[in-house]
Amino acid sequence: MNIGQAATNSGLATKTVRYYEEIGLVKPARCANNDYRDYSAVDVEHLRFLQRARAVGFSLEVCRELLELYRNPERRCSQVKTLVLDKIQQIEQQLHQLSELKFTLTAMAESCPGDNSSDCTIIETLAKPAFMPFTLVESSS
Amino acid sequence: MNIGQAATNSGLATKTVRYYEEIGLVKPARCANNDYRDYSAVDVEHLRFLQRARAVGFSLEVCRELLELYRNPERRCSQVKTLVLDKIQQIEQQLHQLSELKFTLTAMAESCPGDNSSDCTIIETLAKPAFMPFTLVESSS
DNA sequence: CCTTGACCCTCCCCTTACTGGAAGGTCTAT
DNA sequence: ATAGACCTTCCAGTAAGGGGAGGGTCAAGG
Repeated sequence: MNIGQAATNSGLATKTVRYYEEIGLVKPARCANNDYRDYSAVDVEHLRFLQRARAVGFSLEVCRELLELYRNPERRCSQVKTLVLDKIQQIEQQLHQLSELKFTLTAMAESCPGDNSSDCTIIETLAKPAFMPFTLVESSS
Repeated sequence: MNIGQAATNSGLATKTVRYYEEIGLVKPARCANNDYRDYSAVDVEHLRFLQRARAVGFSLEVCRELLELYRNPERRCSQVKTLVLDKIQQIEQQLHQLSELKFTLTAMAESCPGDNSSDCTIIETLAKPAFMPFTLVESSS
C-alpha cells in the first residue's frame, strides 16, 4: 500500500507518516523498482494505534513506549496503566495551572471598564504589581 | 545597567532578554567601548511588563501588542480588555479539551486491571476502537 | 603586573511534532 | 505525448527559548 492510502487509512497526514518513519516508529518496506514506501496491514494498524494514542494526548515519546508494549506479547498490563495514570496526573496539573490563569485574567478583566479612556487597570496591573487587587499566579510550565 | 542585572531585576533569564531584543521587543543602548548592552530603567520596566504578561499566559505576539499599548498613551482601555477576554476564551477551550482527555483516559484506566497479565484493555482500546467502552474524544489542537 | 573568576559577546544547534514548499521522478489515463 | 495525481528527498520554518563553544572584558587579589 502506498503512503497516501496508508495515511488515509490511519487518519494521519502523509507528512506525519513519513515523520514517524524518520523517527523510527513505523518502518515500511520499499517497492523494489520505484523506491515507493510499501505499507503492510500491520504497519497501518500501528499507524492507527499511534493516531489514537496521540489523539488522547500522549507525547510521541510515550507513544513509542505504548507501541512497543503493543507489539510485545510479554508486556504487563500494569506497565500500560502506569503510563495512562502518569498522563492523567500531568493533565490534572495543566488543568490546575490553566484554572489559575483563568482566575487571574478574569479578575483583571472585571477590574477594567474596557471603555475608550487610556486608563487601564489591566495595563497597570501588568506594569506594577503593587496595583494588583488579587494574587498574580505564575505559570511554572 | 548590564544585561545580567536587567535580567535579575525583571525576573527573566539573560537568554530570554537577548531573545526579546532579537525579536524587537526591547532594544537596549550599547556601551560605546565594549559593546555591552546597556538597559535603562524604562527598558527594565518593559522587560518586567513582558515577564508578567508571559506569566499570565499571553503568547509573545500578544505580549508585543500589549507592550505597544502600554507604551502608547493614545491606547483605549477596550483594546487591552479585548486581548484579555480573547485569552480567557482560549483558556476555556483548552480547559474543555483537557477535561475531555482526562475523562477518556480515566475511563481507560478504570477499565484496566493493571496487573501482571498481558491482556490490556487500554492497549486494545488504542488498537481497535470497536473495543472502546466509551467515546474517544479527539483533541483538535 | 598577572591571574582568576565572573561577566559579556556572537553564533550555532537542540527541543516538539509536525507543516510547507522546491525540485524532480513515476504512474495512469486520455 | 501529455496532464494530473501520485511519489521521492531535502531544506526551512514554527514557539520560546536553552545549552554550549569560542572568545573578549572587567574588577579584585596576590
